[in-house]
Amino acid sequence: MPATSPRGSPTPSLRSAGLRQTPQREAILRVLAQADRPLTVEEIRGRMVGRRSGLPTIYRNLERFVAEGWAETLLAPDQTMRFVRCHSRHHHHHLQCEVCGRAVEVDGCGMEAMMEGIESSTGFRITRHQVQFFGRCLDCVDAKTVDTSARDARI
Amino acid sequence: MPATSPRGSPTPSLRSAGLRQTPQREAILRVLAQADRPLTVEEIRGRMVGRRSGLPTIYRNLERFVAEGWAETLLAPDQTMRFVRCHSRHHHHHLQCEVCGRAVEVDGCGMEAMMEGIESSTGFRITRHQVQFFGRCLDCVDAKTVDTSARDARI
DNA sequence: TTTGTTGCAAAGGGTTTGCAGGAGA
DNA sequence: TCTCCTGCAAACCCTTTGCAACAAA
Repeated sequence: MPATSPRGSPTPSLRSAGLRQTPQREAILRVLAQADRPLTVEEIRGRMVGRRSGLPTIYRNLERFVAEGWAETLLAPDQTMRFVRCHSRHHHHHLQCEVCGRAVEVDGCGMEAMMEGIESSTGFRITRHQVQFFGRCLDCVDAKTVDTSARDARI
Repeated sequence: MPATSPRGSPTPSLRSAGLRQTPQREAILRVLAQADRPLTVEEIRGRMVGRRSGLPTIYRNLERFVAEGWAETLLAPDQTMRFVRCHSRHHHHHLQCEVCGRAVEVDGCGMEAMMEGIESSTGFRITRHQVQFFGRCLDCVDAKTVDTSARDARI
């Protein structure tokens, strides 16, 4: 239910973004909202119920959604490009389980002091940074190996 | 001079890694060692003096070099895949100027406390993280715009 | 009716693979 | 000599583009 997300989170309002309200767009947003991990374009298509659209449509819309701040592009550890819906409009990072693939947002940053130190020691002025964490969630801490089949089989 | 790099940094010794010493490999390592910023595969090829090798050779060798810890793969802000030689064998991150493209390594991490906080609040056990900083170096702080031509023209 | 969107097919571009010839050790 | 490595060409795969038909407003 992207239209009724809690306040503070980006509300994908197609209308107010100057975009037409189409079944395809609503389906893509619904898939992203319901996913518990970053998805590839193919996965998004696979999860679209009813009206499954073409890849170009998904690519074109994801580009817009990212521009609106409704989603984010991530390079996953397996080198695939994935998309996540951002629940927080504010600065945050992503933490992904390397076993099951589930991801959570880490609110806030906590890197300000670190960046100040880097700025003073290098002379650079930092304008942007990218952080991704990988690990194991509570359900997967004891998993023997990285089970890619479990990761990829999730609906 | 990859073979005489200061102690503590990874010494690309082809022999001891069980790799044959070929002119192509030495040329690729030399290019990486002399570069002041992450390079694309094409750029690496363009900078190989004398014996310019085929792209497949460069890809195959970069893969080995990354496995040996001699280089690292980075997704640059322009979405291109780039390779940097790592001077520090220890944990570090990269800081890249978004104007001229020059990059420096940021030694040490400084994220331990932050990660502990994330672990206790999320239940995840963090095993890996990726950090990239972007900003402006001393020479480029006053640049009006991001000058991609300057960035791409560098030898 | 107007104009943004979609779907299809084709093009594009970066990366990988297969295989025969070549060169380290 | 024995493998490993390289180069070439082709295959691949993901992503983008062109264009005509379609549908939101």
